[in-house]
Amino acid sequence: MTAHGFDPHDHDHCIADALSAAEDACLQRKLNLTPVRRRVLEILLQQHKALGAYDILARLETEGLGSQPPVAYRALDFLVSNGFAHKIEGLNAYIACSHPNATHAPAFLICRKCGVVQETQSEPAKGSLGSVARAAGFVIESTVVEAQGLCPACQDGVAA
Amino acid sequence: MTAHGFDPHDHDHCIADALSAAEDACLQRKLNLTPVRRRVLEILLQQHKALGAYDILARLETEGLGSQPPVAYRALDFLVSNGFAHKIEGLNAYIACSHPNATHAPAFLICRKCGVVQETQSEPAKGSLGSVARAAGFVIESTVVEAQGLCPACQDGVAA
DNA sequence: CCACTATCTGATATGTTATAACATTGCAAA
DNA sequence: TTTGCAATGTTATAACATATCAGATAGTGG
Repeated sequence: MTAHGFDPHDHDHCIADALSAAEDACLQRKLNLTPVRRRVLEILLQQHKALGAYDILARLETEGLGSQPPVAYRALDFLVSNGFAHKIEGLNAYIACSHPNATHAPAFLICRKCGVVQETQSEPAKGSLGSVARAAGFVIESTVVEAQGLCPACQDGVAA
Repeated sequence: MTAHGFDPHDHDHCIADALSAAEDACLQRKLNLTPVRRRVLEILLQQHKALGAYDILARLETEGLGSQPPVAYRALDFLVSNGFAHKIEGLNAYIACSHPNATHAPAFLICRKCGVVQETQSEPAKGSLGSVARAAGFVIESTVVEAQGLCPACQDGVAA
């Protein structure tokens, strides 16, 4: 899996790719990528950071797309439940999905200094957690895997 | 690690053990287990479920131990930062630690039906997450690992 | 004994995140 | 055209969390 969040890359291209992938997926799966939903996805895609629902709402408001909390939460629900975005539980914030086509058991590396988030894949059933679950007879349905720490750029002691 | 949350066990004993372990630890580490802190730990220990800060606060209030949010949050901060309790990020709720002596990289199995939580150990640096982190040059400082699913008792379709 | 300090507690207010509940719009199928 | 449905608009509130300042308490060194 390529390091996408922490390494420099052509971000405009990155946004465009993700957006068109989402559009394709919505066509195929008969999902309705309405203007608000599409715009929220664009907003999330603009950086590899997690945004709070109210940050998103503030941007929507300046664009005349809605000003009340449910506007943002409904769009986020749509994006999250269809795999176009994820919620970072440790931050109560949301981020665009970096692997829109993959079967989803995402894991996240979150820089506590600059806020950049890199998404990767977790393997919930493998490793010790899976063993414990099997031994206990517990059936895992979904997982939250988030690591907080410092990204390469922020390890050099420079002020963010 | 024994399955503690999902299997029947002598829960009174379980509470007493945890409480005295916490007392010992506080003595050794010169921590002040004040009445409010001790009582919050007891409340958390009374079930293997996560409680919200306001649930705890409500119980404290009936006992005359405080009625304002900071009372509960301060006690929870103390318990969490000293390893006597954990926050379940996916639930915005708190649970007593089941392994008070272990070095802490906890992971949780959370039953979405009955709410019982079993704590186990995660191994953040191992497995695929650790590999990705190393490859990206990311230094992991802490991890959140939570699995949602169904415990053995709740897989039988019976009402909780 | 007194002052100093650190720690904990009390209390008020506020900030932040999320959802309930109900009304309305617009489109499309029957 | 009416019925159904998905999406949106709108108001209000629930639920989670912290800032701030004031007062009490207890150990420490003068």
